[in-house]
Amino acid sequence: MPELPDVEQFRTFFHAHATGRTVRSVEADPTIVRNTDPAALDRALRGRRFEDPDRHGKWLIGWTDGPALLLHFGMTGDLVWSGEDPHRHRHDRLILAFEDGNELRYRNMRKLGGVWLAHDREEVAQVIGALGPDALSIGRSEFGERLARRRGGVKAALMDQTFVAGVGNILADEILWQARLHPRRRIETLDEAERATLYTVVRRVLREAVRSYDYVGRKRSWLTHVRGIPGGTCPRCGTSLQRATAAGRTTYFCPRCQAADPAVGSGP
DNA sequence: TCGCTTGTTGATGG
DNA sequence: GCCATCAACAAGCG
Repeated sequence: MPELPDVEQFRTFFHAHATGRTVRSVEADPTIVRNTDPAALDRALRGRRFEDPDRHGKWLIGWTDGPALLLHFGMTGDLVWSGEDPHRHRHDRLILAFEDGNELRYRNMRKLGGVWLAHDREEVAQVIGALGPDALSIGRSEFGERLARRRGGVKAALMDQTFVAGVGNILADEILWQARLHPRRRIETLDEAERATLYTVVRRVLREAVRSYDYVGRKRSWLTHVRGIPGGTCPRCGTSLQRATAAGRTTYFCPRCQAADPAVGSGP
């Protein structure tokens, strides 16, 4: 599930349930704790109070009045609040137990992603590494400058977290479909109008996906609504969607709206 | 059993 | 140095 809009939901959820609460204990699956061990994590966070969390791309940063807890959700991560779901689940890999008896749980079936401990802002930056600007807030000029320096497939760039942080496979397909760009178009072949459209669409898709909970499947005018369904057709023109590989990932696109060569007709 | 999956990283090759 | 591809990680599903 988690791409930028989902992690933004997690941030809101984390803020609603963890911020202002004091940690009584931390239990963790040792295989999900990436840069320390469960005992050290418990020692570091016990007695600490969570402050306002941040999000950058697909990362959630849980600041406390001491160290920070960093969460990455991989493909199957989720947050669960004991008040809504009192029973622990076998895939709950991290349990934050608070002094008031409540629990916030990090659930992750497949163990891609994980949790990190950072003692200060520098360590947070080390863990998050060379992430590009957040896709929700990147400005037009910075996007244009980065695009100008980049070559190769446009889909690969959108999904490259060091290029822009937060876009995954599903949203990359959605953005390219809305921008009417073939997923294997090379960036160096994009004209000024296409570059401008790409930025506008990145912004529009992310803002709308953040605003509209459960955007996958709920937005009927979007590609995500039909993406992956056998016999799925383009919501815009009705053409059968094509499946291909781009940037190493399964890709759906409309062969009519998203023509490979800009010189070839892309429809009315 | 195999193929596939909304993510990331490191090795390899052009 | 840049970019593309692939395997690995891991667990569940059809």
